[in-house]
Amino acid sequence: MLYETGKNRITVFPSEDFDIRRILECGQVFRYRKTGDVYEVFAGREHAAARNSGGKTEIECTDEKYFVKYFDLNRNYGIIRLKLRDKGLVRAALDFGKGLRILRQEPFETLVSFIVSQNNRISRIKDTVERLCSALGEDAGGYRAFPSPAAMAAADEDFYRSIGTGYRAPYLVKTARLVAEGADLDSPGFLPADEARERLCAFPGVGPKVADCVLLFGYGRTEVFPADTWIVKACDRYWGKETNPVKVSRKLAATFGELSGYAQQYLFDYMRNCDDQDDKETTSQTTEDYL
DNA sequence: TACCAGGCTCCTT
DNA sequence: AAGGAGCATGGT
Repeated sequence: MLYETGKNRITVFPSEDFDIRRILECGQVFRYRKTGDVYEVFAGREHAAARNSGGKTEIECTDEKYFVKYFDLNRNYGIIRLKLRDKGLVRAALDFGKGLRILRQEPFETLVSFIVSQNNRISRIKDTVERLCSALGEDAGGYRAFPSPAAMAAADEDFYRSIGTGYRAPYLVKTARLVAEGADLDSPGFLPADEARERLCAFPGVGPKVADCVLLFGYGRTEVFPADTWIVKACDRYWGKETNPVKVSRKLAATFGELSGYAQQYLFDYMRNCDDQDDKETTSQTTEDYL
């Protein structure tokens, strides 16, 4: 058993497979902040503050059931890492990413965040999403909830430009309006992956990569393998040259099957932090620094 | 200064 | 079907 719950509290026992820093900083989520030794994360209208002490992690939160699901606590990542190793995922990536988990985020929030993410940097995505929330999110008691589709639909292109979304502004307006008008955000949770991806790609600003991120982080569809520039680099290094991200995604999804999403996240996190082509020194240094 | 970032849209072949 | 220019913005 990895954890126990109390009122507005989750205690995660010492584990190689829960590291709040890896979980939040691996690029899957943009609404978090670190103040001192406390990591805060905002999800929808919910909020959690996690502190690591003596190996275990204490999480104070608005709703412990919500965050048990959010942090994917009922899954055994030790077994997942073993299976991924058997399937040929780079050992160094599995070791580096130890403690990482795939979050289960709100679909609409994930959709919007990853539209912002296209051709963008994680630090900038964070800042932009934060401005979006403080401008349009309701007060949830000392912090802002993620804006509703209605609130986002009521804002115009100029607003989205003013918070720094640049050329993505019209995508956000149109997508928010489609959702506010009742576009289906349920079916991606259960349709076959190809159909689900197609549905999501119908939203302006959503292509195959953003759709796959929404499927993975918003719906828990771990059979998809989002392929961005880092994953294309990783593919080139470990599986052979292929510059088309859609082909990379298909190829790696075929290799890793139901575990694709996990494989992808370990790889992404590893590539982003330990690239530099001769990665040995960088890897051990970063890992030590973090321990 | 160029190049790049969790890419997509639109226009040519 | 496949390939490439252009795109806002800011960091290195």
